[in-house]
Amino acid sequence: MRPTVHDIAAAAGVSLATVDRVLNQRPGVRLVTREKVEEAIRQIGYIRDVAAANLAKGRVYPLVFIVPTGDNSFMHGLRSEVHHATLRAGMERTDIRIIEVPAFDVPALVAALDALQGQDIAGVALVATDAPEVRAVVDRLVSERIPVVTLVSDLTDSTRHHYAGIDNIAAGRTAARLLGRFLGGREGDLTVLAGSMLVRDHRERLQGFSAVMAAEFPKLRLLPVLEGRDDPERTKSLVSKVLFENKDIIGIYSLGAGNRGLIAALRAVRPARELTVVAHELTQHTRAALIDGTIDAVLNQDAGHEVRSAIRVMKATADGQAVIADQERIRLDIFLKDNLP
Amino acid sequence: MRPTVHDIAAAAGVSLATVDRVLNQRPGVRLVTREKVEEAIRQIGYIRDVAAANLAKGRVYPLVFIVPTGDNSFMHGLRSEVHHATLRAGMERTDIRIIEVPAFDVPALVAALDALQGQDIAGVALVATDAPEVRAVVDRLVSERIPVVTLVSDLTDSTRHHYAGIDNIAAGRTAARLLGRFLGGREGDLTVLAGSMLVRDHRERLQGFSAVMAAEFPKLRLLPVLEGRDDPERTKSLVSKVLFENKDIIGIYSLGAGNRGLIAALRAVRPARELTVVAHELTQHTRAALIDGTIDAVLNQDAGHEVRSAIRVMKATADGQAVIADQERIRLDIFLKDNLP
DNA sequence: AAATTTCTGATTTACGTACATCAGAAATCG
DNA sequence: CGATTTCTGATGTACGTAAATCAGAAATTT
Repeated sequence: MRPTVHDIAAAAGVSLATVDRVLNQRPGVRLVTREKVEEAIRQIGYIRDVAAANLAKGRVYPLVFIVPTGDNSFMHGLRSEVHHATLRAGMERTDIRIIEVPAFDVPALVAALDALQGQDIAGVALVATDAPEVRAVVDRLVSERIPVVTLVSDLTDSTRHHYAGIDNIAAGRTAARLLGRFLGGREGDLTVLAGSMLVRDHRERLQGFSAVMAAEFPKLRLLPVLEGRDDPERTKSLVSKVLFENKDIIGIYSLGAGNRGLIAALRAVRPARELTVVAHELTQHTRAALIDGTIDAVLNQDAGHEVRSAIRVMKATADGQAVIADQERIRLDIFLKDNLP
Repeated sequence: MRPTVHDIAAAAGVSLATVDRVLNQRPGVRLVTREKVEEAIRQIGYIRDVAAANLAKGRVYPLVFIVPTGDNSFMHGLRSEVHHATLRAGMERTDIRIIEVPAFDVPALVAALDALQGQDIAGVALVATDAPEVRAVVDRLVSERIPVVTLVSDLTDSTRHHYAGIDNIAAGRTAARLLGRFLGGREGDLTVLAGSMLVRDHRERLQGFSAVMAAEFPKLRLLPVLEGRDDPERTKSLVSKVLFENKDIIGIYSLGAGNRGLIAALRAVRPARELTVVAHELTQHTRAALIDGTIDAVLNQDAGHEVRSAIRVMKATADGQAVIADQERIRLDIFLKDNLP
């Protein structure tokens, strides 16, 4: 059987109470004694039974998720996944609070984070807007030993403990290669559709996409980026307009949300125009478009995985426990019509 | 706080002992009383604290993994992942035993499963060879209330509780579309390289691949399947030979293991022959080939995820607990050179 | 050396559940 | 109806850890 606190006490020749003081870094232990105990812990390879400890402490993990409002499908799915996690709260000893903040609204996000100051919180997960003010609050929370995890969108140069999201540069590069290869050496124009260049994930996707296109697909020319602000109506008119004005367009990369508008615009010109399309985020709309051939590939990040991963990481960080790094790597999913879940 | 056994006792107007008898289906409770207690449990929404119960019971989960011997990279990686899981045994209350059985050896697999009869085991995970004899033993284990999970390769029509692996038909279809689209409307021959048509996963990949090719890429002709038996040397000579004899080959789908031989054969004819190649399983060899352009896409299943998922499912099944279905779906990973982990 | 202050040990209770024992109540049987 | 048999309650111990209390030992200061 694995060693317990009693074994430590016996091995170190001290009492249970002293072992407890060392383990829970309570005061009242001389340095030499503390080292003796720590040596014994190492010697016999003690590992704390977290379950028993949590039982004794009556531990719950008060977690906060800060997610943007807005009606785009991805964020809707994300909120729904967090909600699902709250249903498992009983089993997982979590107590999850969801705070909604207007998308891209830096002051609001900062205010929400600020309000957490001094509260008894075992972790914060936030969809970060990449601004210095946000970084400042996050760094302060970290310095107060509150586990912070960025979700979906990361925060440049911050000290957040973990990022639960995909590598967006790699996503952009992958989109470029898929589009490039699917177009099989043809020559023509490509249009890129983004939500907003203000968010880091969109910038990074574009960056990766442009890099691969420039280096490996010289026959494909990138048109100026269209910013649809994740708004279906606006997106639809932007796409319709550019398709009408430029007959050399043979491919589209949609790296943001608001694909409803894109799909509507595409359906309006099909099948006369033959276009190869790669989009982000698997939703009911992109799924349908994939099946009927309007879209050729969808890159996706699994919101459920991201939320569950964020929870595991926050709990582990709060306990000073190690995580299985491999398990927490969020993968870029590539969906063709054949491997839809 | 969430309700406990005491709350049930109070609500049902019975004693703790009686609640315990009902919860652990021990004898000595009248039907009416039992129903009264069960009603109370439902009423107050009691959920057993598994951690506390395991602590009280001193529960460990003795799990058995049956994996094939053989030196192909994928199985090597799988064994290594199971081994990693044994290192976490302390934290997870698991006690994992690894049994190695010669690949494709049905009697040996059956014997290994038979030997588990009557042993105190909380679950079995096996890489199934799809044979009626195997199904029979598995069904017997299931009828003895031992959780059984198939790993990587499933068992047709068996009653196994769960399959921790990818949808191989979908994988084959995806490979076909990638290859077809990457070849961008060109005409020519394709060669398919399998390990053995005796294993279900290989058959299914071929099935999916052939279906999509026939339906959507009529200009691409499938040559007879080459069986490399997952052996690098044999694979290398088979591929070299077919490439030499047939100059119309423009694409290759390698759906089994033993890609070392394939890659060697491809490097020998590069860059004179321009070939589009899709292979399975990300290993150090296929990774290198992806980076240098010898292979265009790699389809992969994450062995680490499969093993961890199998463990979670076996534990949950042993406890009669529900699993998060979404979390246990093993996804098909598609790797291009741009999204390598 | 005495008076403090700082450590350490011993002991107890608790967390939520499992499991065992024994006495007493209720139901069933003859 | 009494004698069984079957159920139920009361109680205690255990799992591994946390946390509190209090007495006593050791170190430090005066």
